[in-house]
Amino acid sequence: MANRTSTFRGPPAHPERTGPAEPLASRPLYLQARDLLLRRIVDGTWKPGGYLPSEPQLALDLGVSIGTIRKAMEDLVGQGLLERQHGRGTQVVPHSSDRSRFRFLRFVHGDGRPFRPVAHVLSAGTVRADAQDRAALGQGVGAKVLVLLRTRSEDGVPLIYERIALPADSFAALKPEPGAEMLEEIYVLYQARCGQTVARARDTIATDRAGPPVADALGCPPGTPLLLVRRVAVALTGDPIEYRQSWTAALHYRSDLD
Amino acid sequence: MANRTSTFRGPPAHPERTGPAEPLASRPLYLQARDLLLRRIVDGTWKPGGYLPSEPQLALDLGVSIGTIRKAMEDLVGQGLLERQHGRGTQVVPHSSDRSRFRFLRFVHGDGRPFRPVAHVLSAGTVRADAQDRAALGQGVGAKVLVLLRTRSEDGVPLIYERIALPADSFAALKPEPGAEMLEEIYVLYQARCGQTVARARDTIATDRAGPPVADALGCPPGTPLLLVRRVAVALTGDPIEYRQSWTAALHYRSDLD
DNA sequence: GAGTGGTCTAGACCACCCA
DNA sequence: GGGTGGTCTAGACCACTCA
Repeated sequence: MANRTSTFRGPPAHPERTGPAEPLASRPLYLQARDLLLRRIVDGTWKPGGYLPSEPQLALDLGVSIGTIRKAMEDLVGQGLLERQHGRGTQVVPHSSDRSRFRFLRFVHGDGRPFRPVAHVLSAGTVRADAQDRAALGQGVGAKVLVLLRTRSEDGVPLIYERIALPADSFAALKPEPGAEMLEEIYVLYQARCGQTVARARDTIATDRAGPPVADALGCPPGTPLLLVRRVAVALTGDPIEYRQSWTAALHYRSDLD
Repeated sequence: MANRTSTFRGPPAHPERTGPAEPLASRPLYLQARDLLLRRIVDGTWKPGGYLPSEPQLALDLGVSIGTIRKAMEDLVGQGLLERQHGRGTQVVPHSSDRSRFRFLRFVHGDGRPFRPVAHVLSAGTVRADAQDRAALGQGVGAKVLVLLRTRSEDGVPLIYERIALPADSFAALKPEPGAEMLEEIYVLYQARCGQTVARARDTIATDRAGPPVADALGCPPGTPLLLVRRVAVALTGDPIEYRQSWTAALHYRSDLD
C-alpha cells in the first residue's frame, strides 16, 4: 500500500487503475524520484561521467510512469547535475565538462577575453581553522582545515593568488604530496579523490590591498588595490566544503544575472 | 496543411488522429507557443501584474494540448517572467515584485547584511554617447543617450554613486522633470513608463579609484580604491537597453552560482 | 462549487546515436 | 535496426482560491 516514507511502490499495485497515481501520503512522486536519483549520484551508484539507466528502465524500477521520471530528471538537469544526450542516454555531469568548468570560473580579462589559467600550488598543509574558516565552513573551535596556497597564471604570469581552506577530515585524500603538480580544475579532484561534488557556490566580492604574501606572489607593490573574491562552495548534501579567497589585480569578475 | 511559419493550426485539423501532433514543419510546438506568449507579454497584450488566460483556454486558442502550453509556460516561469499561483492563475511578473527586485540588486554590506537603498537623482540629461556607452548599447557614432547620475543611500549615507546610460529614443518618457523624486527600483519605471522589460543583465566587477565626482558624492578622498560594477542590461527582445556603472567603497557584491 | 493550476499516467510517433 | 531521449496528446484526479 501507500507508504509514508519516501520508498516507491514496486510494480503498480493496482494495474487496473487507469487514473492518477497512488496517493502515496504526501510528497509528489517526482520529488521523491528526484531525491532518490540525487542520492544515488551522491553515493556513487552512478559515477560522474557514467550513464544512468534508460527512462523506461528507471520508470519500471521505481514503479512510476516515464513522465514522472522525466520530470525528476529535468530538475537535476536544470541544476547542471545531469546531462541528457539525445539517442545516447543521460549522464552524470563530471566537473571536468566544459559547462561545469565555466560555471565556477568567473574571472575574465579587462577587455572581456576569457581567462584560461594554469594553477601552481605554493603550499599545502593542515592547520587549525581561523575564525573566518570556521564561520564559512560551519566548524567549531579547534577544527582542522587543509589549506592550499596557489597561484593561477596565464602565459607564466601569475594573475590570481588563492588561499583555499577545506575541512581536513573530508579532504585527507587531497593531502600534500609536496611539490606535486595540481590540476587547475580542482573541483574535479574534490570529486574524483574525495567524493565531494560542488553543487553551488556563493561569491562575495570586495576590494582589498595587497599584503606581503599576495604582493610577492603577484609581483605588485604592497598596498596595491586588489579585487578579493571570497567563495563558499556547497556540496550536494548542502554542507559547505570549501572556503576560498582569491586576490587579483588585473582580472575582472563576471556575473550573469538571468 | 502543416505550416512552415510559426503560426498554429486552429482547432485540430485531424481530430480523428489519436497519435502525435501535426508534424508542423520544424520548430517544436511548445517553443512556438513560448515565443507567442513572450510576444504577447512584450507587446503588452498581458501587462505586468496582469493574468494570462487559463491553460485550457490557451490550449484551445493555439490549438495545442494543455501539456504543450504548460511546457511553454515552464520556460517563461524559469526565466522569472511568469509566476503561477495555484488556484488563482498565471501572472506576468512585474519588476516591483520581491523576487524581481533582488534578482538585480547584488550589493550587500561587508557583514552580509542586505543593502536596502533609497535612490537620489543628481542629474538627468540627454548627451552624445561616449565610446563605452556605444560599445555597451550597440549604438553608432553620434547616438544620443539619456544619462542619469544618482546616489543610492541607506540612512542618509550615500554608499553607491551611479551613472546610467539609456538609449535616448526608447527612454524619452523617462526624461528629466528636474528635481523630481525617482524610484529606487528603476526597472519598474523602464517597464511602466517606457514599456521596456529587463530580461537579464551581465555585470563585470573591477577595482577603480575615486575620481572627483565619485569622491564628492560618496564623501571619500579622491584616489580611494573602489569597487566598480559595470552592467549591461538586456530587454526581452535581446537588445541592450541599459549601461550602468556603479561605484562603492563600503559595499560588497554578492554572486550566487547555482 | 466553479475554476485554476499541480500531479500522474499511458501511449504514440519522431529524431538521433551507434553498432 | 534497436535503443535512447524529445515531442505531443488525452484524460484522470488532486489541491488551492475565491465567491
